[in-house]
Amino acid sequence: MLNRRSTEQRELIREILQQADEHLDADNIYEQARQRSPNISLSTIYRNLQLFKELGLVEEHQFGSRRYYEPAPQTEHHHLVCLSCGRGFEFKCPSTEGLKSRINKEEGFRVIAAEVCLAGYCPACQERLTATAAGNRTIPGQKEVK
Amino acid sequence: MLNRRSTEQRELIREILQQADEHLDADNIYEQARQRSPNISLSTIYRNLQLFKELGLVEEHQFGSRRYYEPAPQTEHHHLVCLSCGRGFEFKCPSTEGLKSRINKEEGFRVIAAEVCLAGYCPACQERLTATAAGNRTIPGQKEVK
DNA sequence: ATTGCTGCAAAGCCTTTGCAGGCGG
DNA sequence: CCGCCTGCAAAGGCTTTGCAGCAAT
Repeated sequence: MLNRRSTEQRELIREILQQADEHLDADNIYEQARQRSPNISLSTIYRNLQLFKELGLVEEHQFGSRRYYEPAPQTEHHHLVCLSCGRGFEFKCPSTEGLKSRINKEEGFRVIAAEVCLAGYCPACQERLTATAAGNRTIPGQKEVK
Repeated sequence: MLNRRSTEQRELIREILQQADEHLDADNIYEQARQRSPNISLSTIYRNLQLFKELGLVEEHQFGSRRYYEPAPQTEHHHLVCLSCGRGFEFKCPSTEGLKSRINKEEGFRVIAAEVCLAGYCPACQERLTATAAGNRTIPGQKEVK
């Protein structure tokens, strides 16, 4: 049957996710993991993310065309994505519960999960963009956001 | 420079999008288009969707791992996705404006776009699932949703 | 006659899968 | 020892791109 094992790689991935202060995609995790375990493979990352997801330890979110992972949160929260630097932020949205029950009543739709995703510009990028009003540049070392 | 031309294929794609009563992905559009223009190619679909998007005529939404397209709506609305049959529905969410300005104030984040996506079960699927409590089946002819 | 558009095929991403060997329990 | 896990490489979806010919203006 399914007896999960504790391996170096598995614990490493879990640790990276726990300590992350931003949302990570599979490749971010891979890069961090190789620094401590150079032979780890990307498929191991994917397989363990998949496993953690099934166990409910990790949540997967898709913004645009990228998938991000984060440890399953204690409190419900939602996401802000910066259109310039691509970083993800979190915020709480107390009105979501009300929304769910309203949809339930008005549409007959039984709502299981609510995802509120806002896109805009984070404080740092607003500053940077207004300072250098030339626009259209990307932060070095950051994946470009189309 | 960029002088857009009107071609049979381009008009066809636009027409399909206008008349759709559900959200379509690139392949849905392709299938519908081939019925009227059998030689049309999938890359033409993608290139025109890309173009329409840039012109603001069409909106692209990503639910899970799939991308859906719809004509740019007059009124802001949000999306319900059925976890069983995969169909997308729309609803209005008047509280979104309030949410935007709250985030603006509290987080200093300048919000450009708000996407609220709810997942659950549509009325038809609720009925079908409770009737045949065996669960875990897919509607024939529907793409399977993992 | 330009030059944007199309179809085809090939390449690109990201993610998943098959396989043989290795390691945890 | 058993069998779950790993690394590697290959395969899979979906989307994008290069190219030569075609067609709209």
